Amino acid sequence: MKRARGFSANVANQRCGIIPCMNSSLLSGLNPEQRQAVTLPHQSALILAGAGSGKTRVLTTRIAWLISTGAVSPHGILAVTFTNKAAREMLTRLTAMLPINSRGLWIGTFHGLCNRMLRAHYREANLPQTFQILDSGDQLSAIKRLMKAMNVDDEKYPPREMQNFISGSKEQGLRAHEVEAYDPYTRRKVEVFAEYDAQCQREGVVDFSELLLRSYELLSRNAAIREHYQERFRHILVDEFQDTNKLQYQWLKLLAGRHSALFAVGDDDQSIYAFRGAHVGNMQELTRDFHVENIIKLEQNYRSHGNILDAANALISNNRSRLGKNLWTAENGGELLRVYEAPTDVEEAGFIVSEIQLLKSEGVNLKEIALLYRSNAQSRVLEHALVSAGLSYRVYGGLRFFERQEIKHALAYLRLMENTGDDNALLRIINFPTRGIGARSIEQLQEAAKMNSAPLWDAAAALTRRCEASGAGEAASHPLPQSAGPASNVSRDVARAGGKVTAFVALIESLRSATRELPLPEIMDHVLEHSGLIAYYRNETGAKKREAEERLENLNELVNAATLFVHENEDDSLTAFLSHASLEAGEHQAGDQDDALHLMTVHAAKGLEFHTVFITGLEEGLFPHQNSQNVDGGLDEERRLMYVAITRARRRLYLSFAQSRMLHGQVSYGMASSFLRELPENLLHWITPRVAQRSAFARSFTPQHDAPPASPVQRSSAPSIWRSGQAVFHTKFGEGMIVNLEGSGSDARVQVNFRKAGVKWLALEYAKLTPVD
DNA sequence: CGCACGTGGTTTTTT
DNA sequence: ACCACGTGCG
Repeated sequence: MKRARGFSANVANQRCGIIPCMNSSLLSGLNPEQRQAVTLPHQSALILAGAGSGKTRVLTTRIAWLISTGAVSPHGILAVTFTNKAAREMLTRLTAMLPINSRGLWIGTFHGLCNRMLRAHYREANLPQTFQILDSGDQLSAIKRLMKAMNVDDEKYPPREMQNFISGSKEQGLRAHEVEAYDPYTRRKVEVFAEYDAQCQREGVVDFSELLLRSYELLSRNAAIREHYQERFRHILVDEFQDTNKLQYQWLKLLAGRHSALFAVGDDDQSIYAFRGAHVGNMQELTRDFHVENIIKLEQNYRSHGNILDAANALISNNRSRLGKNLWTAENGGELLRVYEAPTDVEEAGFIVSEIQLLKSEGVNLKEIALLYRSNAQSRVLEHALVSAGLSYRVYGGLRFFERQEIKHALAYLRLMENTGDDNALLRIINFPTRGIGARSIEQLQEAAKMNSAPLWDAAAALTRRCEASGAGEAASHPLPQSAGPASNVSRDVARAGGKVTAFVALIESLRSATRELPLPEIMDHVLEHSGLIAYYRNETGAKKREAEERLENLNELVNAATLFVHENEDDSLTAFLSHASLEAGEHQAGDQDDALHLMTVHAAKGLEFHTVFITGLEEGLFPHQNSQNVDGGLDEERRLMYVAITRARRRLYLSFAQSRMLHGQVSYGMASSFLRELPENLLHWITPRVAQRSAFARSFTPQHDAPPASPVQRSSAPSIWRSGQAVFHTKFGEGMIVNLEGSGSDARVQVNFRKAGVKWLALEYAKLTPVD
């Protein structure tokens, strides 16, 4: 056996007998560039990793290599990703390569790692030990509540916009007082921003961007802590570096000390998140700031056939200011890209369904097929067609487990038990399930709390004490004379509401004391039962019965999640679980089918791959999206999005568009996407006749009813019966469905998928074909 | 308190 | 067309 050469292997050899062998096997199968990246000496590097070039493999192998050669201990590694999924993937692959204990390894998302750091130094970060994390929804309700208290006009200042302003500023690394505000409008927003931060601080909560900013400030202000981490993390590795925002990059720079090497992996061509603050410029800045001498390019693609890659390369070459990269593959060209022009969105969906049925009959698994679209609304018409055809599918996106109403309610009980300063949590549950505490009582609590600048909980508890002292029953037992006046009415109201509030305070107190010593799943169980949540959903009848049953199932699932969490995590405290719930909102949807089609936005498809991909709705205004036209660099980002979409396909790629589609409740007519024109013609196979192609490009707005698509097959007799999806009968082959049309006049041919005889091309002029209803 | 009805918005999204 | 949110009534 060839020995791994030199010193490093010997060092490893002394530490662990099996490692030299592992070491060489680590590198086997890597191409020269991958190997160069993996075995880079201790220096900062930028790895420009194209789609499907083995990016994750390089990243994980680099870590394994560093550890196995003894260059660094697991303790000295910091590896950062954007999603929990990516972090899990990295950890799984790494532990498969190296028998190491993952404890002490800092592999996680930016937010997860910042959380970890802030927990460890909560005092220095000026946070309570049990600080909780607001997800975007929590943040929005906190902002709405604050704006109400500050009397901010929510028409002039939409809360959503305010939220973007606050998060956006923090992601630039800016506190309220650092934001430039030259006009009264912005100054007001800055005021709200400042107040919002104060409110969060009072309530002991942090939002997502605060996790990062607070961690950044901790490091920049506290030299001892900063030096500790700089000394510790000899190797910092970043995944999807093109997606980092300014604050994340600053954070990385602060963590990287004199002895640290930053290993950044990214692809500027796949930067599709500028709209949420991602700053591709970080790649250029990195090469300057960290004196990166040569950028390693991973350009060999292991995913797609040649024609698909050529199309992707051609498209992306239209973007200016790229770092420059050209994907190639050892595979052959493979199939041409199939382009389909449909008269309507419904027919586009029909075509897709018939193609899928064809693929299925050829043995392609449904889960190997993806239907991609630019915006979520487009899934509806596709879903409709799939349901009709009885094809199982799974839509990605939408509500996730920990974001569900019933789960948020349950967690709010736990949050309030843990931290009575959490007004968000209190407001969510003080009257859910309903316990007679209405808007009026809550207002009174808020007034009292504001007066003492105390949390709502304290006001509620004080009310409880007052009721006990003065006797809550007094006002109720003495019927008040009519002349008693408003003051007495108020005190009566307070007393009556006080009773209810008292009961609520007592409930929380009793939940707390009853669960003090219990393990997490039992705490959960107890709280679900005694909060009245379970009873509430159980009592639901009528139209909401089904929904309530599902919610009960989810609550049950929450107990399971807690059990799992306890098994998988060292720190199984309630605080840790609540952080987990905020940072990892869980799966989008339960009950995934074994073999189901994947429906998702192009954004959601990043990082995934499929045998066959349908890119749908390729119309000017939809993809590229209309709104991108007004944004600087908007079209380039749309093109990168298209590039991502194309490079998801391994073997077959469909590009489809419709002449008309239902949009915002209205039929709108569009042109073929300009991106189609950017693809080399010799790579495309137009399934619709070429005449139709030209007309699609030339036509601006042509309502289809007065000018049917110039398909030669259809030109002879207005609206032709021969179209995709049409069921037909053939005297010899039996029943089938038209899946393709081609040629014109006497050359016109149709492709039919026959139920028994399989797929055949038939010349319309000769074939004895009859349409079937 | 809870439901009915009206209104406005509608690219992409992780943490 | 559809959904989420807010207001007003019973």
